[in-house]
Amino acid sequence: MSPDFIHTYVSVDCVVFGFDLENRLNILLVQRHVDEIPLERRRKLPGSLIFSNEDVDDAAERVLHELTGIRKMVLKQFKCFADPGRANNEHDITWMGKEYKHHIDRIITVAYLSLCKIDHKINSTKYDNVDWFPIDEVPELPFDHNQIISESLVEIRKWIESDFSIIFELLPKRFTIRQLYQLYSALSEKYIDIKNFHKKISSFNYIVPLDEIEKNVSHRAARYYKFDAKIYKKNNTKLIK
Amino acid sequence: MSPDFIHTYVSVDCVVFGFDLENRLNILLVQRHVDEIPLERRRKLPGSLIFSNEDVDDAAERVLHELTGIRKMVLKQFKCFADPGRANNEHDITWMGKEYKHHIDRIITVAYLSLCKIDHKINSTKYDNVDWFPIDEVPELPFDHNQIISESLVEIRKWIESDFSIIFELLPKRFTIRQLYQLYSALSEKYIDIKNFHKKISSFNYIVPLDEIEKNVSHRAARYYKFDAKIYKKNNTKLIK
DNA sequence: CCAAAAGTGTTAATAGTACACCCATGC
DNA sequence: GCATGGGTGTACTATTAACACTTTTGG
Repeated sequence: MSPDFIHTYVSVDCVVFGFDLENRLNILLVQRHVDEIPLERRRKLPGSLIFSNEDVDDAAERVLHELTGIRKMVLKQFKCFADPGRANNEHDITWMGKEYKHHIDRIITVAYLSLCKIDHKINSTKYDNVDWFPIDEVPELPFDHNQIISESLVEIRKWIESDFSIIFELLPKRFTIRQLYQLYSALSEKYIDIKNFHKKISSFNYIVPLDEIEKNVSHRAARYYKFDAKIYKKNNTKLIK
Repeated sequence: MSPDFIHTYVSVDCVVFGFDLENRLNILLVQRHVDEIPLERRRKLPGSLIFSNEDVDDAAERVLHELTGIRKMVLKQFKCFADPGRANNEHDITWMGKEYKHHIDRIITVAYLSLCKIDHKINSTKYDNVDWFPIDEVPELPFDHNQIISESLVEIRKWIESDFSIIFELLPKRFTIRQLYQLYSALSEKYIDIKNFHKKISSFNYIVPLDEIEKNVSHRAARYYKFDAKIYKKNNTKLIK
């Protein structure tokens, strides 16, 4: 065998998005517990090497389950990161040695996007520390995780563009149209007037008005709505262009 | 090291699209030259293992160059294929043994899309046989190459949707609006009336009319146009919604 | 002349944009 | 009452869709 061909480990890393009450996109980071690594470099994206009999999609599902305790989260593979230098930082090599009991200095990773309602309980079977970070407060991360996050932002926007319905994975089950508007605005370049947005959204039959309204707000209370996936799938139209 | 984690080879495979004179999408396939493999299974997608110091994008560029002799073809990574069973066909293992002088029975591949004007001269430095196949005449291929091609079709449609200008990579430098219409129709679900298409396209300033017209056609001769990428980039508008 | 496709024009329907206006609530 | 946002209506504009009509060319 020519020694030139790579023979390497392959991992998956997951960028899980949430949307907080202050209208900010957040992502989930976990913490590595290795004394040798300075505190400020312990945060990382959740991920794992893949097993020898595992497909990458299955590995990503496994990582998401170990991370949150939730089964069947929506997920989307978006890019393979394979820069030869992405894993040759000294701290990262040290950490991989501890984590996987083996010296590793190159690793190829397949990055996944996932979405989570930010108020959902996180019940990790693997990590002691799992926390939400607003995207503009994400610290410096190991490997190329900052770059992965940066590219995932582009990707989630494309995803919403091509399938509007996944936006509801980020909202509570009942939501006001203003909440949907603010999330949409955070994820789309297109400006749309909120009144016209309201009119448009409430004209869709898969956005179902509930009998509940907001309470204790210092203005007219907004109605809550829910998303009906079945009706959406039947129509299967393009919604917002 | 836990023996459970995969330690494997990684390859890239390229699906190169062309558009023929009969308005069909074609792809480029190469031929493996190994006597043990039956003739009908010798065709495959162009691809290669990646080198130990190589990024996947660079590997894909290398493969494309070895395939066509062309530098700087447009390319787009679209998916990592990692089914544990994708490379365990007997013929495929035999071929990999010959090609890479090593026993390999699992391999992860990163698939790329690329586009090529079908009348461009193919000047391969690596393959003896490089041929265009209309997509509905692609034979049964090794590994999961048929599936890769099938998913690449979905991907090229999304690509055109998100960046209309790459459609011109598939057309000759000068083209008629009918040619563009037929290519667009082959790549888009949306039906559009050809007259309205004509009107719309010719209103774009980056579609530049030339002084040449068709010859020897049994109807009014159509004008030739060219695509001006500079003007396109300046506008940077969304063109066809 | 006929068939076939190029290319232009006209019109109606649809969708998007910009606001005006009234409603409900807490302070 | 006032500020804030909810919710509806209306008028204007831009885009799309449908299709009629004229032009050009080979046979």
